[in-house]
Amino acid sequence: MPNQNRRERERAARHELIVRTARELAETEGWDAVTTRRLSQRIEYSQPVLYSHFAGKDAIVGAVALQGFTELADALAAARVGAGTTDEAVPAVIRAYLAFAETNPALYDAMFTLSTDLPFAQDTTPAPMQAGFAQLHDVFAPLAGERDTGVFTEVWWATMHGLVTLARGGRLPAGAQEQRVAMLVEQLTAR
Amino acid sequence: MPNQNRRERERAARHELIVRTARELAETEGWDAVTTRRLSQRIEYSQPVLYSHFAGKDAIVGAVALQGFTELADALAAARVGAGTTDEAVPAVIRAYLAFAETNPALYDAMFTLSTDLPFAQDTTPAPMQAGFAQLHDVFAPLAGERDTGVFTEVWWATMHGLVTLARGGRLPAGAQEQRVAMLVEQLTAR
DNA sequence: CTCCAGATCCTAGCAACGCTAGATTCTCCT
DNA sequence: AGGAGAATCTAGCGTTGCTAGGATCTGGAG
Repeated sequence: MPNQNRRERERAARHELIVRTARELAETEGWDAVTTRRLSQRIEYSQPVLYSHFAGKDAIVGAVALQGFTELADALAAARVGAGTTDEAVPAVIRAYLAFAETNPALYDAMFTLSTDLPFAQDTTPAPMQAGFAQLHDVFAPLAGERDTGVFTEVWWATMHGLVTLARGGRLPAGAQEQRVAMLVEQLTAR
Repeated sequence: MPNQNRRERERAARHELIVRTARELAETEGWDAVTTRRLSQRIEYSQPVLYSHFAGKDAIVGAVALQGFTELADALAAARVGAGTTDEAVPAVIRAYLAFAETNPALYDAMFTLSTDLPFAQDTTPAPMQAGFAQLHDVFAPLAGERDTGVFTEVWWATMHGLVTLARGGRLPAGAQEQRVAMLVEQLTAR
């Protein structure tokens, strides 16, 4: 029964099509526009097909988020190796993180605001999510001094995350983000 | 026509009732449970009454958020004057901020996650919102050194906000929040 | 006291949402 | 060629935010 293989391939392709379409729709029109009806219409299948691939809309958002974690980890890793010295790695990674959030706002929302049931910081945490934090940890840890490197990383991660979420929605004055990033870098590297 | 006064008083009372009920419902069962039907049922009026007071559900959330900003500003001010020395004011205000977010999670969500159309950081920004930031600014500014006090405050505000939002939803390991707060305080006051 | 205008409030309904049961069509092996 | 099982769709349920239209109440004028 070699057809079984083709079936599985087609299924996987459609699975990926759903995730990709949901992401595109979210990035262009916002997550509010990502309804099961519009999504099913875009992939040219009926609604129930979505539910044969995912438990529900939340699961679709989660799949998009997981994709985001992979890309974020890759982006941070690339920034790290792209930096010449170790000193340059810190600002490079910080800027890469903030650039990622700014370039993919809907994706970032899926990762940190929308999807509520992703297992963070546990043994069952998916590899991509652990990888992203690991990148930050490796870069920030040398600056921790005598302090716990994990907690240290978490605090500065929180700063970056806070800057991202506050800047979005105009919670912070527009235009001054570069100043804030510069201060964040300086605050973190000084000492 | 003295009845007009009574009318206006009753209207204001009902306005306040709506906001209070929405907040209670959100705090006990989450914002998902705050539907216009349940809300109207709780205040013992029909749905359209809500729309004679507010433009829509978003406006109700916004009203709750505004209440939150007032209370947050008060809480920060109280922590500030409650602290003995100026040095003690910084950790006191930080802890007050985080305690506020932890005690009123739904309220905090309304302020910083849900309500999207509140005018932050503008001339039209409501007084309570400016007051909250002003409290932080006054406490953090002395630590800024040569740096811009506004940007300095924004960065550390972002750290607090990031810790709040990441801790919520289990993005950060549970139980270690106190460690992170301690490190935040130390990082901010050292130097 | 009566009557009518205007304010006040509710019933009923619309379109869109996430999701699912049941019928229908297609696929493939015997 | 036929039938089992997979694949897919149509149609619909209950719920959402919101609103049009009619009913009810209020209060001053005749």
